[in-house]
Amino acid sequence: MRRTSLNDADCPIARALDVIGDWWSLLIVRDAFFGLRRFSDFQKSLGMAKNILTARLRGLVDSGILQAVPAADGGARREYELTAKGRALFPVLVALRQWGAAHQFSDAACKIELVDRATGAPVPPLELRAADGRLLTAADTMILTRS
Amino acid sequence: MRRTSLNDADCPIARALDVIGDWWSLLIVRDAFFGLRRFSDFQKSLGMAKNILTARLRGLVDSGILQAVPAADGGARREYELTAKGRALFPVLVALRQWGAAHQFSDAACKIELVDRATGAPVPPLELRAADGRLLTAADTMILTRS
DNA sequence: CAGTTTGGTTTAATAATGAAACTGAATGGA
DNA sequence: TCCATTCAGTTTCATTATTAAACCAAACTG
Repeated sequence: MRRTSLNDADCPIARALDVIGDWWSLLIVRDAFFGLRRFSDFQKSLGMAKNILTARLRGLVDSGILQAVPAADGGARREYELTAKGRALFPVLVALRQWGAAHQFSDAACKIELVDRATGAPVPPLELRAADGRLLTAADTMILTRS
Repeated sequence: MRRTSLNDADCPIARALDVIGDWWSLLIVRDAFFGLRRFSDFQKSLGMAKNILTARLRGLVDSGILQAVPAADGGARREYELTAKGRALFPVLVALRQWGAAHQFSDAACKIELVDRATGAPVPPLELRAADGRLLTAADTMILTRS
């Protein structure tokens, strides 16, 4: 059975998950933000099967999140780097990170923290704000479908 | 298929993805935010196989994102509703929605929009801000691992 | 009370994943 | 230069996940 494609859905969440909604893709993107660029770097960092890494890298390149470039140091091997579209996933990763740190470390507090490079202070929680600056919860918003 | 569990990873992103990093879970949560509460509602909305929906609902309940409650209208069937932990996923869904709307609708613009209920205006993009209000990009942040 | 809907479970086929072996090219050391 | 090692995958095969469809009991409806 072919896995149901969400790419023609109207919902932008569904379309996003169609591209990055698998187990590994966002972890690869996370590592790319962290500076990893090469096949073996990702493989060592994630400990995943190499054929799956091959497939995921190809998928991320095909969907324009990563691009394959010649090695930065003149070597013959190619490297993978985030495109603008890939870098635009930063808020998604931050939101996931903050949620995971707050709710998936019931036993011992999370030891890995995202900090402001300029001050060293922890990055405050992401907040959704209206145009006039009001803080918005889910209940303050609604979905509008334009014809 | 996943044999490698990410739940004991140190990274909060990995732990988050361990719970909601599959194709369907976040779509169920999205529908729960939209107000759906019952098995058949989710099944009709998502069009997914019922055994998979059963497994996903069980997983979301087990991880504390949904809770099964007696039907609100006194019926004997149970319903699923978001817990506080589940509602805390709102920024993740907003970030995914905004990314998907911006980057996965190259052909025709996305017709589904998240708007401020009070004003009807589109919700502005999520922004990561430092404690002093500076706008932060990925390059302005770093990962700190506490011992 | 008969028929339908709900909320699943079971089954069998198909698809994705993982571990390991394998490969050709690039790299490094003596 | 020669040899060993690493790199970046590909191939193979076994295992696990997903799907569609059939099935079922309890709840609801007329």
